[in-house]
Amino acid sequence: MPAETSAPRTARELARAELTRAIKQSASEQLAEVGPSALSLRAVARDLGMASSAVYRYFASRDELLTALIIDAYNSVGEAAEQADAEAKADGQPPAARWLAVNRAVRAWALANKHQFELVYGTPVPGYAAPQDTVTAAARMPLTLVTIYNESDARFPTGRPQPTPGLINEDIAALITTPEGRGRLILAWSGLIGVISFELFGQFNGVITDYAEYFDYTARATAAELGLE
Amino acid sequence: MPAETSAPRTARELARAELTRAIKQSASEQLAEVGPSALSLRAVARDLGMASSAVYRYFASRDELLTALIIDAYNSVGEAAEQADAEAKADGQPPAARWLAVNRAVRAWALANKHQFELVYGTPVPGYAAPQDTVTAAARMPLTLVTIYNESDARFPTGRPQPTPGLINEDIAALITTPEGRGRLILAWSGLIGVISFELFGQFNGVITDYAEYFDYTARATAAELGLE
DNA sequence: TGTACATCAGTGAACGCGCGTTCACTGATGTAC
DNA sequence: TGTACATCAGTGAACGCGCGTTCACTGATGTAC
Repeated sequence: MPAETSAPRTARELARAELTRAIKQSASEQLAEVGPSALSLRAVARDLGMASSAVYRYFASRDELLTALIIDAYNSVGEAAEQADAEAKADGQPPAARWLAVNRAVRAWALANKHQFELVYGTPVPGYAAPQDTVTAAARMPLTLVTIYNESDARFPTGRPQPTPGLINEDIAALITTPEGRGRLILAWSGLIGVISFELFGQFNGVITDYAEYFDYTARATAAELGLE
Repeated sequence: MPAETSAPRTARELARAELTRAIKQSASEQLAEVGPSALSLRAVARDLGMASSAVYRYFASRDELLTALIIDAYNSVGEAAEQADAEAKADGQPPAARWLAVNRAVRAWALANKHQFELVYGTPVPGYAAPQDTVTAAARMPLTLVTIYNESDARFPTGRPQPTPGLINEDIAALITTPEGRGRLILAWSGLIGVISFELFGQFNGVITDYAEYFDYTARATAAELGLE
């Protein structure tokens, strides 16, 4: 009897892995159609042609299924960001261009996965409390932004407001090379999601005429504030 | 038979106005407790001790009731912003201080009215489409920000990215005195809501140690970018 | 001022729907000797 | 290699719940003569 089950060997383990995958897949499609709050276990079971009670062999509750989807969504946007940066970097592009590329990738992901975006960045699903498991996945996208900043030799404009020391969790602050960049990067992160939310949730209706171009402007403006070149 | 019913005269009209108010009041309390998606007509009726069907004499559907609450919420945050600015202005404070005061007022309103904030700035309620009636109310808060900018003699730092002409709806662009301020003010607006969302929806968990102070930093940083003094 | 009719508010039952979760069960798969 | 027992997947019925909305109805309020 070896330690952990890393790869399934028996037919039963194979079937379990496959069905777990299929349930998540179906739930993900449901999510894309009806949004997080309307996602139902019964609909997923129906879609897979199984009894609703059978789903409970794989996920202990609706919340557990939601958690799995949340982690997937965070990883999905994180991967999109990482990949966009890797390509821009391989192209030899300077930090400001990498910044724009990653920002665009996040927006493109949000537009293509509206309900996944809602799931992670919108109003929390009522009655649901995100467990600690999600934080690693959630960090991937913002860490990509941090990396670009760290790999630049951004000179932060002087005479601008700066956060007082200790305002930011010290483990996180330690990841960012300059003190000036710390407050700004976090602000850029929430600002990025803020702009996308406004576009997606309709606040920009009748205000912005060309969303894509306005978004590029905001990304460039933020890069300039960070001193990226 | 005079034109429009401005003030109720008959007992019936009085009762109708009073009950309409009571329904909205109760719905608003429900909202504060359970959030937008769980708000139910039946619960409101129960709270008021009337048959659920009776509510339909006052609001044609759940959506119509939601719309009324959305307008209330926008007006509520708009009023908070306007009042904060009026006080700061009466105090003779400079634009940067007025900016901070209004930003703080919006955050305080959001913290005190979490579910109202969700209702208007969070994920749109599934199946609900906001009618045009809401836009006037929605504009009040951002217009306060515009006013502060216009009443300042902000000198926008040169050499920074600027939005191309035509990116912003021309009626709205016309409200803002300088071309440079247009893109920035809209960015500041979505950024303000973005920061508050991150705090309220838990994205800042384990990242920021002192939300109030970090928020002040972001408001000051934004004011500096706008060139407010 | 009094009567006849029209308007409106509110009732209570019902329709039709979907949900998450539990439970006793059957039958297939896996394991130890 | 074969048998006996344990484990697990999946079923189908049920519990208990709440929702939005409709409808025929009663009784009160308002209006015109």
